[in-house]
Amino acid sequence: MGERYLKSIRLLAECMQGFERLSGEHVRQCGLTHAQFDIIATLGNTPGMPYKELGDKTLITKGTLTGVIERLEQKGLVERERSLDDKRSWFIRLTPRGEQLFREVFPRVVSLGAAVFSGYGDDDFAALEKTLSGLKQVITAGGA
Amino acid sequence: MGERYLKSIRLLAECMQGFERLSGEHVRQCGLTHAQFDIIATLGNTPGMPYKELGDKTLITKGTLTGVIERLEQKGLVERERSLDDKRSWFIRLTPRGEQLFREVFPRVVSLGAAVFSGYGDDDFAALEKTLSGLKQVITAGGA
DNA sequence: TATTGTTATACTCTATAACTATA
DNA sequence: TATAGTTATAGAGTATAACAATA
Repeated sequence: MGERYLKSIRLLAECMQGFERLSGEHVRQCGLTHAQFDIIATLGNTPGMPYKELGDKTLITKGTLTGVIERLEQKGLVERERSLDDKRSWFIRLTPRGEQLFREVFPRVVSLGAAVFSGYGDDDFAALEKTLSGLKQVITAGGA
Repeated sequence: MGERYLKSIRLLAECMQGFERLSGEHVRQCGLTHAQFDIIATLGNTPGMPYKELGDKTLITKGTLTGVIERLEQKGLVERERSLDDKRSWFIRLTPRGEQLFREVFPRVVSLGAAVFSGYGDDDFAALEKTLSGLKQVITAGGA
């Protein structure tokens, strides 16, 4: 009785795993690892963000993040700029080439989604968004 | 217009990330890595399954799986048995100690869930299960 | 010939802790 | 003292390909 949510969690995990199975191939094809794509996707469509914030959003610890950013920098996909306010801090953003990759890869992953959701109507999306929003809220509230 | 599902995918990813953030600590505390917990959780509450099936379910490729299973075997948490039907194949199951760990760790992760979902009623669960089931169906159909 | 699982390789991620520079 | 990020270390996951045994 107290474990009904287990079914939901299992479903949630299966959905994510299914989506990763679909998208993973495209991610690898463009020469990115999972962690690297995570960074690119997080920086995409933003003006960039502080190093710290990037680590918090992607759940990558600072020691690891240094290496991941370094490899993306070597590939010319992201760039770092020292913050003026706080000289300890760095601001990370996609380079034009990084932006280009984001715009190439994301739509490819996205087109998979488009096919998957071709049968979804407005009501279906509304229901999905509503339930997931609620779920997100209780989950993140529990962590804070 | 054709990209409305992006919002749902983002929500889905955020929910999973939130849940991993909550559960990750407990997983690590019992000395398991993410991949190892994935195996334990997949084998839990089953009589075991062939090596191949385990790899398919966890998305761990065969070369990697050998190492992960090896480390779990060294810890005395899983055991392998040669299949009688097909001598190339192995059957993997939790040892009694592995079962015990599963029963200790899973409830701890589960108790987090119980707190998170304390405000959910029958209708909330029904809605969540319905939308996620539909999502799972279209995602896995697209992959097959 | 195809499939199951192992081995080998090279690289990436990971947690952790000690460290530097700035606040 | 505290925080942002780097460096060092040891272990684990990852893709890939070549390989053995079996089907």
